[in-house]
Amino acid sequence: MAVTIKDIAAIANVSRGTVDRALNNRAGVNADVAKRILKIAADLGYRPNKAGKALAARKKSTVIGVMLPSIGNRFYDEVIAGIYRAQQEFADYGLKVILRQYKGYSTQRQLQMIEELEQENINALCLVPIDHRSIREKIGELRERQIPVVAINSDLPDSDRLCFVGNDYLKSGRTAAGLLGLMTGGKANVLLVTGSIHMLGHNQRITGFRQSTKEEFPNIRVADIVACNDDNETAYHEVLTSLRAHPQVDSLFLVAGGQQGAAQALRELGLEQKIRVVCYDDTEPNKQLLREGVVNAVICQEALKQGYTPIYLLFDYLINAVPPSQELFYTDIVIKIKENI
Amino acid sequence: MAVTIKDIAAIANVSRGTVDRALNNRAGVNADVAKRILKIAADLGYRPNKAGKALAARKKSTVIGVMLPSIGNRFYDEVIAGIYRAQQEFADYGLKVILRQYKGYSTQRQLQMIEELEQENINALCLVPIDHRSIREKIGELRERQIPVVAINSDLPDSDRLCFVGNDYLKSGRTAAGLLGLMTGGKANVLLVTGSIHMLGHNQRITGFRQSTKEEFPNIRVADIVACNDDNETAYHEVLTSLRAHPQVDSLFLVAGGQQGAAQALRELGLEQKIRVVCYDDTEPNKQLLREGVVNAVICQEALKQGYTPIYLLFDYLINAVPPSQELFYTDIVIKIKENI
DNA sequence: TTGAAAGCGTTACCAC
DNA sequence: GTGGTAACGCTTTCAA
Repeated sequence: MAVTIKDIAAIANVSRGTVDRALNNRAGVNADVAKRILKIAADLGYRPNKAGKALAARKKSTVIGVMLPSIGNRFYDEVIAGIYRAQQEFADYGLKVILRQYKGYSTQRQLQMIEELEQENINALCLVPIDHRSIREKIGELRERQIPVVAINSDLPDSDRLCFVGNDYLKSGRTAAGLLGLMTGGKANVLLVTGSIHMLGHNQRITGFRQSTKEEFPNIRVADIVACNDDNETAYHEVLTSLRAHPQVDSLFLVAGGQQGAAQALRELGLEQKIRVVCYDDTEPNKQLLREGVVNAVICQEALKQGYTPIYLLFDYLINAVPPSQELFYTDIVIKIKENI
Repeated sequence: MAVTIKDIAAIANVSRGTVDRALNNRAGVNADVAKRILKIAADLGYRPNKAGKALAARKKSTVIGVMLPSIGNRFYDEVIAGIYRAQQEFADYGLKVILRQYKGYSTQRQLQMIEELEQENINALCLVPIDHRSIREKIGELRERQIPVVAINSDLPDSDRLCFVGNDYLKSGRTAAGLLGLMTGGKANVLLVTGSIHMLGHNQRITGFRQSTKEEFPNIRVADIVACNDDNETAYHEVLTSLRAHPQVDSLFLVAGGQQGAAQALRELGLEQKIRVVCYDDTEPNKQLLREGVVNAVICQEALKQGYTPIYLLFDYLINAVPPSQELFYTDIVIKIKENI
């Protein structure tokens, strides 16, 4: 039978309340007594019981605020599904989740929304942080007020965030190179379509791609790089123009959004299913392109987990006082082709 | 605030004990009273509180028996890790797991081991069922005695098992074809190395492979099929002999075990990294072959989940009285290449 | 600084 | 057939 507070209290000859106070570093316990209790607990290998904690915690509810740049971005469909699943799973333990969705990458907007959530008395925050000093400072401020912050999808390493859940962009870039290598026998002329040269994640993918081609596939050449700002219209025009200018291109590497636009350009040039295409994220439209054979492989990043895991971690942190086991939770790099969608 | 048994008791003007009995269909409640209570609960949208249930269930512990043919099969390393994780996670809620490992596929042995677990008073059973009438009957018998059974990795569809957790062999076979198609431009001569023609899963993978090549890659031809009984020694000899007899072979499809032996044969013929190789399961040895470039792609089946999910489902079934949401829990078909191990 | 007791939601046991 | 009560492990409040 597992060790309980009651057991410890009996051995230490104190009340359960005192043991509880000591174990949770609450004020009002004689230092010597506390030390004695802690020692007994350690010796006996005491592990607090989650059900008991949950039941007691239920009296006051715990609120996690989540904000996502999900409007107009289908990638977050699955993230939200993961958040929703965690919410359901932990509702019985007194957990509440407030989800706020927005569009775009304005720092001002993000700051303002964080403050709105603070008004709602959140006990923790999940967000996709913008890489800006003011956001970093805000996270530090929240941390001081005992409001832990988890970064999703895009990390802010030198901030006070509790941890990060998302993918390793470098590795996902390398994987794209590996796939193109396999598909072309290691010899290819690639048109690289990025989202924005201001997005860290996009750049890291390109870096990973270049690392891998340099080391493993020296005959994979980048013929041209264009940016589309995750916009289909722009992607369409850029790809059309570039492919006309570079007829030797036989492969497309789509680093971020705009897949539909790129596909449209391919179709217009009669090159669909002739040019190899690798892109990211298993959104519904991308799956469709995969089925049609326009895209050959999609690299995904376990979006559902990116929603579920932060809530799970914060729950454990807030209710069970269990800190995250790691600082970085990298999701798997998942490869989807037509047959394993 | 959520509805509790207490609330229902107050409204129905009965005690909490009676409500509990009625809600859990226990004996000793007047039919009319029970009906009234059930109606109130439904109207109020009563959802039992998991933490409360767990705490109460802790008095008597719940035992799940698990038996795996894992001796000498590295695939199960991860399955066991998943079981272990679930065990830890639910230990606080009164869950115990007894794991028994064995080797081989003897029906007699499996039956005997089930009975040994029954002696331990298990409340549920997880196993990789052999496709045999006596096992089917045994599962039916357990079900009648209120001991639910979950099939892992290999299903027994027409038995009384509660549900199945594992991969879709047909789909994983199709995925192998898709990968070879991508890697060879749709034109290949394949040597197919299966485990045993008596293993349903292996045959289904081959069927899936043939379906997909027929539909999508008519120029992928199977030059030869050999069986290796999941044995490296046999695989080595069979692959060596077959490759000598069929010099036109440019691709290897390893349906089951024996990957190390096949790799050895390739090395001996100086064909490693020349012949495309697709195989299954991300065991440590297979990852090594991937890193060395001998194997180009490994198709995996979320082994960790195959351990975690059954325990999770049985926990919910036994402690929270929540039946599995589906009859078939297919794990994802996961593709690993050198870059995304 | 410490102890005693109530309470979280559910279940089991005993008495009627 | 039903009610009352104690118990699961933990936290919190009130008294001392």
